[in-house]
Parts: sequence; C-alpha cells; structure tokens
Amino acid sequence: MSSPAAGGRSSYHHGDLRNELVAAARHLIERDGIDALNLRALAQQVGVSQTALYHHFSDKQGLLCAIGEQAVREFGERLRDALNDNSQPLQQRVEVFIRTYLRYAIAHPELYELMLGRTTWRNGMTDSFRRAALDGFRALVELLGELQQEGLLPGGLNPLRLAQVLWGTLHGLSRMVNDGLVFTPDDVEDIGRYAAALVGSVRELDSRQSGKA
Amino acid sequence: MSSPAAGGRSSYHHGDLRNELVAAARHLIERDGIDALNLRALAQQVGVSQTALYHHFSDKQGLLCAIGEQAVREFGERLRDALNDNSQPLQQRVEVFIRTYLRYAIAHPELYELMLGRTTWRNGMTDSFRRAALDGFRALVELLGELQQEGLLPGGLNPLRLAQVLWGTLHGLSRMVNDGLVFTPDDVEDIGRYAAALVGSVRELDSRQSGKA
DNA sequence: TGTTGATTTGAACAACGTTAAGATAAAGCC
DNA sequence: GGCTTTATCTTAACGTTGTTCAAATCAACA
Repeated sequence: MSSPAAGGRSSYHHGDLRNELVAAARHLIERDGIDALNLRALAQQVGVSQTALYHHFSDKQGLLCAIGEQAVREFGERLRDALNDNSQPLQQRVEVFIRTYLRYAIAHPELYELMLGRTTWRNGMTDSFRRAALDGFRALVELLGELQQEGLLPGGLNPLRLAQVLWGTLHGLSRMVNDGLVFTPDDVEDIGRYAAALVGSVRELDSRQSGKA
Repeated sequence: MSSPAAGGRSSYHHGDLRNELVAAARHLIERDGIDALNLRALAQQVGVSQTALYHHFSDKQGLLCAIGEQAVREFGERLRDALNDNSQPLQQRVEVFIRTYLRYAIAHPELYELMLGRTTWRNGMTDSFRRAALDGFRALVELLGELQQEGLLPGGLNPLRLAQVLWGTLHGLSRMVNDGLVFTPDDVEDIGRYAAALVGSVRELDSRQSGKA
C-alpha cells in the first residue's frame, strides 16, 4: 500500500504533482461534487501520501482556487471564441454569447461554483484569478460597444451598465439551474433567447446614470 | 457547566427548543457566516447538550433548511408588501420591486444563501420550502401581467418569461455582491435602476416563444 | 399509579483537514 | 567528486466536528 500506486511513478519524487493533483481533483469534483472532495482519497488516487499536497497548496482552499482559476480561463477562452466567430453577423453575436455562456455554465455546474461562486471568492481569492475571471466580461462590454457603434443598439445607453445587467442575468440563471432552484436546462435555453430578444428591442434611454466600474 | 446555562431554563425539558435553536443559529450565521456555524457552540449557547438537536432536526442540514425556509417567508412578505404599496403608481412598481429585492438580499448575504443557494437547494429541500420560495416570484409575474393589461408593457411579450429573466438578473446581481464577486452595493443600486429602465423601454416582441413553467 | 413516549444527556465513534518531525533525492557549490 | 542546501515526500498523530447509541428524565395518559 506504500509503493507507487494507481498514479504510477517510479522515483521518490513525483515530478509534476501539483498539476496532477489539480487534474485529479477536478475530475473527482466534476463527477461527485465539491463537497465530496476528500483529500485523503485524492492523495491515494494520485499515489501519494495525504500530506504531500501541502507542499504545493496552502490548504484545501488553495487547491480549489487553483481549479477554479484554471477553469475560468478555459471559460473565458470559450466566450471569446464565440464572440470572434465571424460567421455570425454582429446582431446575432449577443444571442450566441448568451447561449454559449449558459450552456457552458450549466454543463459544468461544480466548476462554475469554483469559477464564480462563494467557495472561492470568499476565501483565498488571488489577483491573477480575479483578473482571469474578468476577461470574459470585458469581451462582452466590447461587443456591446461595437453593436452600439454600428447603430444596432441605441446610443443613449451605457454599454458597461448594460453588460453588467446582462452578466447578472446570465449568472443568475446559471446558478438557478445549477443549484437546482427552479428552471430546467430547457427552460433556460428558452429564457436565454428571450433575454437576447429583449436586449435587441430596447428603445433609446436618456440615461444620466453614473458609470463606475 | 451542566446546570441550566445562558439559555436559561428550569425544567429538564426545554419546551421550545426547536424554535430557540433556529433563532440562535440564525443569529450566529448572520454574524459569523454559515461555515462558522458550530453545533457544539450552538448547543452550549442555548444551554443544552450537543445531541439534543437531533430530536428536532434530522441533521445540520435540516437545521439550515429550517432557517432558510423561515427567512424566505419573511423575504416573500417583504416583496409582496413592496408590490402592494399603493402609494406608488403602477409604472414605478417594477423599480420598487427591484430595489426592495436587491437591498434585502444584499443586507442578508448569509440568509440569502440559505434561502436560494445550493446549501439548501441541493440537499434536503422540502415541498413547503420550495412553495414558500416561489411565492415572491409569483407576485412578480402578477405585477408584470397587470402592467401589460394597463398597456404599460407591450402586449407581445410573455409575462412569465419576462419575470424569469428579471428574477434571474436580480438573483445574479445579488449573488455577485454577496459572494464578493465584483460589484459594490452602490454599483448594484445603480445597475438595478438601469435594469428597471430597460424593462420600461422594451419594444414590441413578436414572440413565438414557448411558455413552460 | 404504572406505563408509554417524547425529550435530553453523557460517552464515544468516525471522518477529515491539518501539523510536526524525519526521510529521500535533486540541485547548487567548492 | 564530495558537501551542503533546498525542495519534496512520508509516517505518525492531533484536534475539530458532525453524528450515533444507550441510558436517564420527565410529562401525559390510562
């Protein structure tokens, strides 16, 4: 039980333990949920002692944050890819963005909690994590700005504020589904279309709203 | 240390232990957070042994659900009160609803998690809890229906779908603030106004959207 | 008054994250 | 090449915390 186990390694030192821990933990979490993650079981699966982890992460929270940061980078990439899909006309980019966001978030409920949930954001949040998480949002603001410049959105509204409202909507819907709150994924698909249509049907706003970040 | 302690009682039987446990736990949670709730400390504060709890709740989760259900009822009341505030004209009821929702949710971050978060909804959710949580939402759907009948909203849109989008937005914004995600409460106040203005500026939608619950 | 059932208690278990001290090996230095 | 330093990994064990079990206490009721 002490020799190199399932993880498979020959030397005393592992070589790439940190990455392998992240990968294995991520896999377990996607399968069984965050709460079910057991550091002892994780270590055993990787073929290492229970305490080896602490040489690569401050604690369990540190591991969870590493997974969340990795996941949110992939999520951001996915969103940017959707926005840069030049096969779509500008008008429909919002709907594509919405659909991409919702599908990805709902397809990875546990990861989404680590990406944008209290598990990570209330504890041990780092600057690099925070920056990575905002990248996807930035792309949305830019898209809305483009739409406005092309005359596809009223000039009177504040792209930043609109993006914040829209992000809030997507985040809320994703969480509701992922937390088993009300809607089914099919409902959300439909609600997402509705939200996209709403954005497209907004009249001029004489907005003297402020515009803080 | 074994005589009737801080909780204060004279007889062996407590009389109203269940309610007192809920009240004390709720107080502790609002002060220190859900994760900091310690059943031993709770029992000691109430002046009862660690295991007395298990005759009133199945487990810790059961206690958390009881708190969440109690809180969500109060939240629903508050929302309905806001909607029935006849001093406001119908047009502005949406904005009042939004403001009420956001302020309450953000003023009680830990309770909000118990009301509408994964802590409770992913485990041990009961029918009565679920029903109570939907009452506030129902009121919103009714408001939007009224607005539509009065001609203050386009006839083409689906009140249920619009309510779902709006609820999603409020939920998402609340969570983002409560989880320390991005916005400050002041930001959200402003974003809420913007969302209300958006709802009011929606053009006609020829919606052949479906309409499941 | 004796019995039943609900409520509370004390003792203890088991799971889990975490710490402390020592073993192993790789890298840097002379 | 030998010595030291540093990073990595292991074994043993601690402490917290939710939870279970059997026994004690008390109210209600026949």
